[in-house]
Amino acid sequence: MIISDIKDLALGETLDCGQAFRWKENEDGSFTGVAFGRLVTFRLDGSNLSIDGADESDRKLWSDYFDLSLDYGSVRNELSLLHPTMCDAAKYAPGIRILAQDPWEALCSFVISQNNNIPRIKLIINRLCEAFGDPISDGWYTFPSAETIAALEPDDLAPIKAGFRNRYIIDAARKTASGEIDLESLKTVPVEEAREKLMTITGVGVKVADCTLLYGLHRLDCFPLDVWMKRAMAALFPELTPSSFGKYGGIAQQYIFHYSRMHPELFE
DNA sequence: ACCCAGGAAATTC
DNA sequence: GAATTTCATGGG
Repeated sequence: MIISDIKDLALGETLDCGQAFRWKENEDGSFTGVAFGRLVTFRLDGSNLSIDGADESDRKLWSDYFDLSLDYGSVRNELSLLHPTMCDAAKYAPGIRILAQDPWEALCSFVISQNNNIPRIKLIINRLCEAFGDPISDGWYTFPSAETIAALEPDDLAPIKAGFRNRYIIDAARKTASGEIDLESLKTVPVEEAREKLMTITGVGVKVADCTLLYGLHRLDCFPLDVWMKRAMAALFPELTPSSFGKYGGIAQQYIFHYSRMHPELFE
């Protein structure tokens, strides 16, 4: 399948900027991985995005995944007016887009992310999928459903080596699978209410809730503050707050996060 | 040995 | 209630 007229997208910048953890780059610059239970390979040729392995009936799914209906060029221009450093950050990786990931996968991934580093987050998620996901083709597995994880006990997760996060993962799965938390409905309720609901999960605080809201529920106004972002706000935007960035604050946050991680010398 | 990692819970003051 | 400690695990 091919989606044409693509603008403001770079696969590497988007798929490997700390919002998703399962995409692998191939030698030719394409990316392969599994999302929504499908094994696919993305290739970007100019303004054509080809998606190998995608069924035509999933056109909207993948278009939404890359948030293609939003004009990121305009968003970037608008954000850039706020602050010169915001302009630099947006210019540094103009191909970043906010993915609309599966809500449960995002929730579970960011529960795992806490007090952890990105390479190890990827390893743990890989082990989670190998151990409890469904095999698709050799070496590739689906992300295990909340229902699957809900049926386990924390000790069953020992092989993935997530440590103290095991019981958090189980609690997130159980509240999701039982319907106690309806992730789909959290896409539309007031954002404060959605955040509060997510935080009833053991192991979900403000930061993990905001990551789930932004990357899983596509609440683009959410502005997760992790250690990098706190440093960045203090050092680069002392006069601004998350709400200064407006309804696309989440996009601003991602430009700043990526820019900061790639320029650690800014904080020495 | 020590420090840190896209934090949050548990404990202590 | 606010500040500090602990929580597994692995890499530098």
